[in-house]
Amino acid sequence: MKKKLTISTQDYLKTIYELTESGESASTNALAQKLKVSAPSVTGMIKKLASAKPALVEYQRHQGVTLTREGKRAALEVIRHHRLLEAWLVQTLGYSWDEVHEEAERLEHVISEDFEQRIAAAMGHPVRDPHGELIPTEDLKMPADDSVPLSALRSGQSGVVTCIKAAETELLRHLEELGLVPDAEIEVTDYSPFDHNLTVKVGRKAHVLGLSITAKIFIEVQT
Amino acid sequence: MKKKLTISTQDYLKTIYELTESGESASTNALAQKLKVSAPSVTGMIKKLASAKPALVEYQRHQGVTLTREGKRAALEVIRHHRLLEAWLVQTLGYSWDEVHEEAERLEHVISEDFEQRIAAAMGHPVRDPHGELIPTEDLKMPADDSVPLSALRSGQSGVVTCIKAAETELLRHLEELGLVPDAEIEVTDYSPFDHNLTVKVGRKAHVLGLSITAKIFIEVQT
DNA sequence: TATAAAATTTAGTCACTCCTAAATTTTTAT
DNA sequence: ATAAAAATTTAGGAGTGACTAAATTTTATA
Repeated sequence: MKKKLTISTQDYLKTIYELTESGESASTNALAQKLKVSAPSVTGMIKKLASAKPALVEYQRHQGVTLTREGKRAALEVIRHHRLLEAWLVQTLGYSWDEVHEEAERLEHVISEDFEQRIAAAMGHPVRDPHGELIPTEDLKMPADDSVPLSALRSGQSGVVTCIKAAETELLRHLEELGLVPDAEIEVTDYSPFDHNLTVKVGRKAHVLGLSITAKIFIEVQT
Repeated sequence: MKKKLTISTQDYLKTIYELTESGESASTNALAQKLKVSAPSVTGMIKKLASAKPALVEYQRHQGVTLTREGKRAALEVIRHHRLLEAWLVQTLGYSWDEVHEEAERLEHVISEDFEQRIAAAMGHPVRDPHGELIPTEDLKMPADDSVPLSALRSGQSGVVTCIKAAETELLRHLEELGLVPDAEIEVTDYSPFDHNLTVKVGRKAHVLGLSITAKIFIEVQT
């Protein structure tokens, strides 16, 4: 039943999962863009995934795909590998959070379950990776999370940064300089309804942040 | 000039290097056996390697192949990755020397130069891997080695184990129990010319070892 | 040296994954 | 409602790397 999935297949499943989770539909085009592959290639692969022995995706022409239970498990496995690797590379080899992505992207497909368990144990079974992304559990369930995007907060609300959903090195470095990293305590002191800018206090300093940034920072709101 | 070689190509080059180094000729059949691939597949791949932009091997029908300078560099790069990884997995994740091979076999093809340098530095640039195999230097030269197989020693000779050239889990565990691991001091106390058995003193105990074992244990002879 | 055995190569396929160009379907805007 | 735009799929291929069966070349043996 458990088949060895190719690297390509793993990448497709992971991307479908990520698109779906973030609310977008896993359309041919969206997948093509994320995977840096042509749209026809996506159609072809999707058909293969849909007609695999245990189907990995559900598919209807001209509509997006969704993962089957099997597909979701496989996706979570890859995501668990990726996030554990990011955490581990940062902790043991001194990578910075903006450098680990690429390396983890390649390693995630080739590590054994044994390796996975060893690094998880070595780190004390972490719940989040360096970006604050939740790490799927060993039995491949994604932990619940009640964080909301910073962009949803308004004046007076405060909380703790849980996660930065961004991959661009430049942005990550910028946020690090501002102190906007996981576990940072923040407070929104002002909201501009016209441009959706938020004034956010981090430590002693306040910063005015645009929607393109605040939408990527997730907060556990203080109750 | 520097092209990204496929995993398969890397495996071929590494295997050709290893066969050549150990004195055997890198024949189609030998490669097929080592790589667990059919002989025709080897012929096909060899042709591709020989006609690559910078040729990686030299080839003449019905004779073995040899690596070009380019091919050798690529092979040493993979071998460096492999051996550094083995050392690192043992040191940081508690793998035992009979468990690391497979994992390193998969990782060696996907780690970056950055990763390679980080683990090399983290371990203080080790010269040998857990089996005692020499690790190619950063500029891809294989260090010189004057070890000889234990099977070449005779009564009265003694030295230090440098390397165990074996991959089978069972054998490695057995040798570990006997104390026959890198850096162990040994002394040959008897030689049987008929079956080539050697009596070898390791610590307080003496063991009688057959040629199939003594040929795989390498010794730096005491002068 | 003939000839059987072993090694190697040719021939013909296949699975995977990607591509471009062209056709088709769906959506959007007039 | 319909035409233009956007999204998606079909068609036809290509590169990599592996396989089997059959042919050929080399090597070893009688």
